[in-house]
Amino acid sequence: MGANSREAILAAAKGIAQARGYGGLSFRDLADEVGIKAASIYHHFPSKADLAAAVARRYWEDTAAALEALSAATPDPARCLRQYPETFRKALANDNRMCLCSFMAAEYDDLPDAVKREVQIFADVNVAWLSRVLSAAGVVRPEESQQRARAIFAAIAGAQLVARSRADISLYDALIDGYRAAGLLPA
Amino acid sequence: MGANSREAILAAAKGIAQARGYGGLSFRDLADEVGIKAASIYHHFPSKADLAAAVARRYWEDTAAALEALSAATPDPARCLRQYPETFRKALANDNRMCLCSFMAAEYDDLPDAVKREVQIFADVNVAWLSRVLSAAGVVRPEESQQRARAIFAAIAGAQLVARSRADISLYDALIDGYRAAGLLPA
DNA sequence: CAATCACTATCTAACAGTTGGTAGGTTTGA
DNA sequence: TCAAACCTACCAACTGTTAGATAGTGATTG
Repeated sequence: MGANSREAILAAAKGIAQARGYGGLSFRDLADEVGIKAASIYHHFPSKADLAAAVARRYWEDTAAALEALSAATPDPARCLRQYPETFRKALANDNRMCLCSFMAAEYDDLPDAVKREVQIFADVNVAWLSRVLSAAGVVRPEESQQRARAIFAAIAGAQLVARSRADISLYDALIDGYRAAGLLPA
Repeated sequence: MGANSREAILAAAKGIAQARGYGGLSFRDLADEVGIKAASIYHHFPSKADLAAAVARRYWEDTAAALEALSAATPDPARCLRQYPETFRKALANDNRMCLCSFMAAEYDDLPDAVKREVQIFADVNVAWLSRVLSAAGVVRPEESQQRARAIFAAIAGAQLVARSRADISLYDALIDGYRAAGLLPA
């Protein structure tokens, strides 16, 4: 159970943090879920801050890979944009969880610096991808694509947060539709 | 220090919860800030759940009053809409805090039911006000005002969250501008 | 081949500090 | 004098973290 344990810890920690945040991530609960003892986690990660930073880094790495895969598989940028909200929808579909980095954004004050950094990179990754695709789709002029990308990213994070607070994924869908109707997202 | 203590506890708890959330709200820290002992809080609130519910209720009551005051003082609904993002901006200006109910929306899983209810009412209050003002301003057709109101509320909550994660209030302003440029908010 | 060695992964047991909450005594002010 | 307001002192549960013991594995060596 060498590298497997490390991966299992990362995966379980991600799931817990998406539901309870950094503060709600306890070593005992995490260890229980993995099937080991809390002290064993320290063999793989030197501290909670390091573990959380590793989880957040893996989170944006996976997101970056998924977005690249999406634009690779879907040459039409307009269809890429249609698909984008699905990424955030999946978290809600998974037991009303939310984006790890949105949760940690709320916990900003209590976050170790190393974790803050990874959380911010997640936003950068999303905005960069959106900006590129928006530009390619001709939705906005190139000099406006960054502003629009940031607006879309923030709005979708907000939609997920509001839908979570009612445990209602159909509200998320309605909010995304609302963004399309208002012109924030291409119809 | 009769009703004053109760008010002081509510005010301090609001400030702490806007920075650290429900989970980060500790009776010792709260009591320190008020200038009493932790056990004394139980003379005013029977439990943490009751205290948090009272804080959240007071939060949406104050918000409802402030929004009513805004529409009363500003007959032009278009100017009301211009002013609306300012409510959320103030939290960021106050030591990078965020909306209490946005934070608690993230903490949904660990929230007592009584608190969940108040958090949802906060959203209802905002959406109802926005819907009314949007309709009056003629920004959207009356049958679309609810959808647009929800979209605006969620998007602004998201903008606040993202800006907080970078401790950058100018990012909030830029995001609101982005919403205007995209047509989500009236220019 | 057998014995030793080092290493990785895990464990038990405990630490000091924090948490929400309780019991019961003391102060304070009308 | 009486009750509201606040206190001290404690409780059990939980937190991240550490020390040190115990297996199992694979390579090195006599």
